[in-house]
Amino acid sequence: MSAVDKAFHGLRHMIATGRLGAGERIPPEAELGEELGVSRGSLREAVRMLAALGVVEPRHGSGTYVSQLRPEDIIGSLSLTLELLPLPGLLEVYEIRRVLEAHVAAKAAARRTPETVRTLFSLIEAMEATDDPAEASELDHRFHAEIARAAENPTLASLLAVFRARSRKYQVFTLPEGPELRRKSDADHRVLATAIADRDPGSAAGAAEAHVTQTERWLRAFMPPVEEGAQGREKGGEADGALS
Amino acid sequence: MSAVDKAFHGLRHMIATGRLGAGERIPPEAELGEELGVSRGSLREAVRMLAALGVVEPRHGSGTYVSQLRPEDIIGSLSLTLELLPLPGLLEVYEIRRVLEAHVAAKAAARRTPETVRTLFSLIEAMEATDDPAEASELDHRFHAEIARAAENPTLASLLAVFRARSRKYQVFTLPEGPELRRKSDADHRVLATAIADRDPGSAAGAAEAHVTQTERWLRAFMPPVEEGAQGREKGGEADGALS
DNA sequence: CGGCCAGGATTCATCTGATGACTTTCCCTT
DNA sequence: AAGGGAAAGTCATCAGATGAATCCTGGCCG
Repeated sequence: MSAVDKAFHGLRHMIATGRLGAGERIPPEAELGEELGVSRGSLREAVRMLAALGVVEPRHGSGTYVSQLRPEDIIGSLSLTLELLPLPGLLEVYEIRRVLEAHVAAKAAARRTPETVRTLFSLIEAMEATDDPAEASELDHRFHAEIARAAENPTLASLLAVFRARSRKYQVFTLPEGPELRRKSDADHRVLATAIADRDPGSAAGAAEAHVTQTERWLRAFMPPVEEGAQGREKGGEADGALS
Repeated sequence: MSAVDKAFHGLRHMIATGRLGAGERIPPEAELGEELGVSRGSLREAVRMLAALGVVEPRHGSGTYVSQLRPEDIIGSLSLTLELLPLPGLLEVYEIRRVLEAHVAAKAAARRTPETVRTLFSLIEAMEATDDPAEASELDHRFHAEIARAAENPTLASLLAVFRARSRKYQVFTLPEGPELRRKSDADHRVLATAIADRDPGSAAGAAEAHVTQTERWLRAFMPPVEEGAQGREKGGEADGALS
């Protein structure tokens, strides 16, 4: 086993067995490196791996701390790389989104509070009022995040947040057809929010699924089709510079 | 921005824009480090981060290569850390599994081939024949993976595979009640496989959801309850040495 | 007595240089 | 032409030194 692997698995094992608890500071590099039998450089590479995976967080001058190990910490690591997924994979993500958004919508409808309903409709009004595509995208994200929050499953909420972030990168609202798409999207949101306000899980699930399906259809229609046998590799046309 | 961040984002951008394609070898450390304006050490830390996330793969003596960027490459990175998730988070994962397993079961029922049905029943027979809990767990995994495969969504299949791997770490079949639980599990499998063989998506979804719910119930019943306000931190009892 | 501040100690961040291990390539020998 | 071995290329690892950010301690001042 390589030195970095030894440090990586050793450190992970210390966390898994509770020797290093959530939020705790791990020993200094020199000390831990000696204990694990690797140099500081190799240990640092292992720590960086765990940091990329959301397990630890180094703080300059202070120390390196184990994260809270909450679902969002672990799942959030996907957001760094999910945008590298080629288009065919993205369409598969949409199928997952469709199922899960329908589920959280139904659950939110069953568990909604008056505050949730108020928040949803105020976000809808803000969405309908703005002309800025970027702001509309941000409000759209918060609208769906609010529904996921109401479903009371943080793991599921963060998973959907990661998936949505991937979709947002394509910025369909900035297309020439953007305003038209946004009007349709706003209408979808009102149907969905109304179903939740009415405590109607079935309608909410249907509305959420239809909304995701609609978004997926736009993506298929307006995005460059993938050439056959091209190993799923994207060309350089990623609309990346505007927001990231 | 720190040197490692500069290298990490720079390298990721080179991949996102297609300057480095899937499967391609990236420039040598010395050359790439100079281009990105960081030392070899910092570049290596950034490369390790991307490796942990499934984006690149260093090969000793040969070079560092961009992965195929398939969904399983990206999602598979979760398997390294999902086992660190405390128990409360795991129960939230079960809710996601329940929804998604039901979906893939329904889809598999709609799209099944004779080969799929044959494979499922042969796995069931092997499961019923063995006495080894570890082998039973492995066959159980392959049974569900086959259903996910039949649903023709590799991203979803790998996501479910990661979730199942986390659950398997608890090894309920090795408990004193194991044999009894396995008989119930085997019966569930027959119901599910029969529904798929009958091309009955509704029954398949119901059977899959019931099966996951049953597993979750076992976990709640037999695993140590979490003490209130304990920040979800696990004690050292993880049954880790047997299989990993 | 309490708060503030300066300086030292601690810790991570980065760079440089050197050596070893592994893979690939290519040329020489048979 | 095939096989073997040397050489180049590349990642892996270690050691040492310096910089930067934070934390802590002790003394000073109000």
